[in-house]
Amino acid sequence: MTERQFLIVDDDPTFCAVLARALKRRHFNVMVAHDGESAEALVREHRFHFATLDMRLEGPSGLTLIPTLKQLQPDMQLLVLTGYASIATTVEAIKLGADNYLPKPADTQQILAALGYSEDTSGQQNHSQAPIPEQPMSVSRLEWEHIQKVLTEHQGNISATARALGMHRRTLQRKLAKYPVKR
Amino acid sequence: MTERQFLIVDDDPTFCAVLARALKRRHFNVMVAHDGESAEALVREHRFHFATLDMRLEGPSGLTLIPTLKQLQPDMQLLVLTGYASIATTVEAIKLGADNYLPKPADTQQILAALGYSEDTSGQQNHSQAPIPEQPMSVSRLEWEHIQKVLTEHQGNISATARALGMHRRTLQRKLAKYPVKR
DNA sequence: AGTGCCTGCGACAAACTGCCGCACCCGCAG
DNA sequence: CTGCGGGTGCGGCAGTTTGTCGCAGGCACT
Repeated sequence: MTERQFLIVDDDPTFCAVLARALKRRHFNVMVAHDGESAEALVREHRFHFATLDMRLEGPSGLTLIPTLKQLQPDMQLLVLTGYASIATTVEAIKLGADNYLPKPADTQQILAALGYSEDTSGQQNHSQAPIPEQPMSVSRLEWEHIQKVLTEHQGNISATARALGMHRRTLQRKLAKYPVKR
Repeated sequence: MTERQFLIVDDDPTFCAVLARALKRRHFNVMVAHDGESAEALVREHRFHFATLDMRLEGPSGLTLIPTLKQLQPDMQLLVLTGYASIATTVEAIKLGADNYLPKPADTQQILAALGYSEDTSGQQNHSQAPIPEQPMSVSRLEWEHIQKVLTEHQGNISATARALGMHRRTLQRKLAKYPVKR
């Protein structure tokens, strides 16, 4: 039952912090790596049961790390996480040994579920009392998260963000005006 | 060099006809199955080197056919093809043994390439190469992925999915009905 | 002054949503 | 067999939200 060593490999400090906190609250032992090298180093030194890997690390695509990590610890559940998801990379990732793949605006629930860590998700029985609610994350919430992320990625440039999102600038404006900030 | 036995499993006669013709012109030996049962029967009787499988067959999801086919002929290259592509189903398909996965509006070139059959002239070194990241993923695409994920999580139950998503059932229906077409 | 890019915002038709209703198909307890 | 609960399509309608245009103004740079 001590199987709670969790590794987060992501170059976005905010994301890491948020996820790490959420996991710790769930009694996981979390370690973080911001790039491929340190990730590999950590995996060589410690044992992990779960890991999330972002595909967009500075150096080589996170994709190349998959075989390495998986080889070092075959029984570790490896989840590839990315904001730049695509069918093609999904196929690649799974073939390379990833256990699952999620497009990025994903909450802790989904991440754990994708890692096969059931505490009340999809699985079945297990009731006792789920301290963690659990619901798929509404479409609008997801949209909001995503927009915020892309927005900051473009330093708050609305036009650029709208373009990147394939959404009309006016629409983005309206959306942003709607829910000011927060939430 | 006689490795040109090709199986097409798809319930859309038009699609089958078009693809079959294109393949025959390239000197492939093509056979077609419109449903899971006949597909399985064919695979039991003949040897195939390539196969495309549509995920939306009448009976059980084409997904369930993957292990069966792959087991009967492990060295056959199996390509899953669908108009309702999503990350979630991609992960499923690959894990079940498919060799590749393509969203449906795909031409013969792409199909052959995905099956690892290279013939053309153009630059190549296609496989085993990082697929290349890309753009942020549009909001609508993200929404689509999310919906698909939740939908599969609920075994395709539309009402349940709509409930889980906090979205009106009618709206979900309409979205599902429309997306595959355009995008 | 001239460009190019960004930002708000008004206006209006087109598209989408929430909501209601109806028809119809199971599976299961009565 | 009948009723009930739950699921699936789909038509329709009023109310919202988009997609588009257009315009004015702000900056930075040449």
